[in-house]
Amino acid sequence: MSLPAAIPTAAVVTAAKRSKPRLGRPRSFNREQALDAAMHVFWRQGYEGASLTALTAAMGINRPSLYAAFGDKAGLFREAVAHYGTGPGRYIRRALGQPKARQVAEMLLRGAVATATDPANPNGCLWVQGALVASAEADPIRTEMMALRNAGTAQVHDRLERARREGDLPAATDVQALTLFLVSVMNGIAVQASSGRSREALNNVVDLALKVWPA
Amino acid sequence: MSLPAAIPTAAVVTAAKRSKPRLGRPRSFNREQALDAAMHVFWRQGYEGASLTALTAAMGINRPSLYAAFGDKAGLFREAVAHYGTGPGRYIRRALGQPKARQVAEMLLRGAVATATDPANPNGCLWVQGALVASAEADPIRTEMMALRNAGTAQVHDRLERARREGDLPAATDVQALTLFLVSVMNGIAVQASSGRSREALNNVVDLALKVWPA
DNA sequence: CCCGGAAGATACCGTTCGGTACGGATAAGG
DNA sequence: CCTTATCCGTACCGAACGGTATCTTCCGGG
Repeated sequence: MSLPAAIPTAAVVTAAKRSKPRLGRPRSFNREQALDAAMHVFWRQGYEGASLTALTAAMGINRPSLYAAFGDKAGLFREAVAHYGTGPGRYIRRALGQPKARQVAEMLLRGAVATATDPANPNGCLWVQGALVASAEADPIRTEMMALRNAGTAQVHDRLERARREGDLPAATDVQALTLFLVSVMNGIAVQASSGRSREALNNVVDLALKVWPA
Repeated sequence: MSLPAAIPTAAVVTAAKRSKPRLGRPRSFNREQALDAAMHVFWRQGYEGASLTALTAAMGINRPSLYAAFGDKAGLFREAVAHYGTGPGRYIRRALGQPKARQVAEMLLRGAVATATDPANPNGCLWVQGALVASAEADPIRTEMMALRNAGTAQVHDRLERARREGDLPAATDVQALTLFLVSVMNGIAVQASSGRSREALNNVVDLALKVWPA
């Protein structure tokens, strides 16, 4: 199936982003695949706990290749966090797109459980445990992650506020409080998953949390 | 969410050493005070993020003094965690001693908020953010903290199960699920406090969480 | 009053950290 | 073919890591 020239494919766009025409020796590893491996290391060990040695070993590349492709450790982490958003954290965007607030909440909570307990991934949530605390020198990264979490919370808030305006939630709903409750339970689930709790046990937590839901 | 008695090692050893007749030059710093300072550093930066340089600077002592008094970094951390249990985390033991399950829950949640947002302390909870993830070499510490959290959860479970047997909670109550819900909300509150949420906002979360309470 | 013994201070240990210089390898363009 | 531009691999950098040897300082008991 071919596309009109006016709508460039992803490959074309990526090629365009490479400012220079393709010259020299081509990269011998898959960038996306290496990024995915790095994401898993950050997920399991956190930003500071993930050493360059552990990262390059998991990615199957050498240090200079890593630096050429991702800038530095912080850049790699940022890309890994973004990659998480389009991968394991994808459920959030899908949840926010649900038609009813109750469905939004349920998908957020079930998705948090499913992602944080997926046996194919490290336990927990990268956005929570990637840099919850940090040494003084890594504090900028910690601050970025804080802002990221808070931006996500703001999106949930906007979605629920819209639901309230639409009559999908009672007009008297304290959207601020409901949002923070929802996100807090998601975060708590992430911590508990990181502590080894089973998917079934955490889904029972979701059942209880949803009993709070208005209307 | 556990109690200091869970890891008695370092404190007991040091206490035993203290029982001998005091000879030689007396210690010129207050051990408890230094431990408290160390706790704050671990609280803010995590186990791995807290360097010996940062620790000794905050404690106002030199490295050899630290090693003489606390063994090594891991030992200092364990003592700091225990110290947290008798200090900022004291509310947990008091909560478990309340006569009614509902009061237990409320004190656990309010205490979590109060401690995690105390302006005199770092934001969040040491038991959550002290070692939620770790590098391979610090993994034993992470595992200890995991066990500590799970032991605390077990204590809450026992308390609620007792309440159920006493008729304080409905006989049909799923204590396992209720416990995990309670602890998850506490953990979520800790994460949100670490992200800068205000005490007021988090107390609204507690209000919502308590609506789940049976009977 | 001196001497045993523990604490404090300095200066250092080997290792690992994040990050890079450099030279050989490998493709496309001419 | 040769040039050119990029990538890979090795080997290394200074700094910071956790931890310690050593010497000086100071107190209590004889």
